[in-house]
Amino acid sequence: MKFGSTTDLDQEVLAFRKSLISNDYNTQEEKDFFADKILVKKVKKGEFILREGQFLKASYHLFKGCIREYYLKDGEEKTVEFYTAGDSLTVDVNNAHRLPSAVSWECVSECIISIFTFEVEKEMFLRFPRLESMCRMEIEKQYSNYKTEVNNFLSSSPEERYENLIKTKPELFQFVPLYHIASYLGVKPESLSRIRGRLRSSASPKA
Amino acid sequence: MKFGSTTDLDQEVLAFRKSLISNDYNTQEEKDFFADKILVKKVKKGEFILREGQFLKASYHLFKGCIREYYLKDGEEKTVEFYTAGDSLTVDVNNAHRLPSAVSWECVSECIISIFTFEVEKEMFLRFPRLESMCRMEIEKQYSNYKTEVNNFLSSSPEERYENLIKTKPELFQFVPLYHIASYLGVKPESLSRIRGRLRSSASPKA
DNA sequence: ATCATTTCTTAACTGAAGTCAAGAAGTTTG
DNA sequence: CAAACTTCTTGACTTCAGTTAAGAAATGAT
Repeated sequence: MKFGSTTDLDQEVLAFRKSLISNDYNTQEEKDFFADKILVKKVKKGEFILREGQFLKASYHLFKGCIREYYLKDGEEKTVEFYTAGDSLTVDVNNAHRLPSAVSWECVSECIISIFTFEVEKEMFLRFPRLESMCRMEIEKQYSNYKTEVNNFLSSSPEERYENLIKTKPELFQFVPLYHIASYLGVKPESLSRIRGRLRSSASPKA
Repeated sequence: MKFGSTTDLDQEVLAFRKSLISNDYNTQEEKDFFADKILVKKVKKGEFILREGQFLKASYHLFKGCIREYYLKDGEEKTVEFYTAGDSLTVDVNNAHRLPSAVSWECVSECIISIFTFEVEKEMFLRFPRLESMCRMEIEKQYSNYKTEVNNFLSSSPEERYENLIKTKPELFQFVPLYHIASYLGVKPESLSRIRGRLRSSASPKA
């Protein structure tokens, strides 16, 4: 099977595929490389990009939809992250090769993703050192942003986290059951229920 | 002032400086570059590597000692990280240039650090692309490890975090007052006191 | 439409952290 | 040494999340 061919000819998929190779940042040679090597495809709701225990073989970029990242802790699903349109799903490549994944990536809605295998990445860095330099800076930025997010998360209450999530990722609530959101916020579903109750009554304090 | 000269001729400083340029990973050319460009120095307890609001101009590596990272939140110092021997203190260079630092780095003991300015880093990546590639992989690894740490932190109780800290960084307790450790663990000093009380009585349950 | 299942809410109770206040223990300074 | 300050602990009380259990509401299946 040849990468670069999309698995389906869906119009939406083709449009996102096109966006990959029509920007001002990359040279024609680089774009040709992408066109040849990057697969774009649609994934159905409920399907998995990665399951716990599997060995990851690629990086992904999410063009459309929502992916939930979680791991099992004492038999419970602990939701760690919700990825939405524009996010990248990347990991430490060297470790991913050696260690089975601790987390699962589940599509909680229909998703459109690009797939960029580690082999292709390696080849890219060899052929286009400029891109490795850009990736290094991009990862530094992501890491730095993640640290800031973690600090914000840690210095806020579950109630503040909930209100913040509504503001920053409202689309989530269309797809994801509240008990997954509760897990993400660091509380049990019952507590999220009470938080919602408190906010309801303080928002409209029956006169 | 020329980098590459140490600010003092302390034996310990010289030893760590030597370790920078005597390894099996770097070529002679690279080592010469390090010898010429990297400053190693001793910093006194209580001094700051970086203060909130300043613009960071370098990366640091901690050879010896302990550095506390914190930021001000509602007038309170929130301790985010304790760096110990072997840790690197790095940030997103592009952002650091533009934005004043939100955090401070305070030496809570006498420290020996290496200083690697962003200009030197830039020059290094130009002259030794191989090192940029290695740095990219190193950052990926650090990012990945940090994610794992955050997940462990979030899925444990303050009590478990305290016990874990005693195991993983016992040297901290020599230098750092408990209320900073409490902040790091995500609780108030009074709560850490009670946690310690609980552990004391369960460890030696007076018969 | 009815039944079954999943998801969400409510209530009563427990346990741990936050707050405020007081004071003990330890450290620094004159 | 004594006074002043910093750091740590304890107690009483409040608040909020966890737990268990029950049931309501929403969703899916036949």
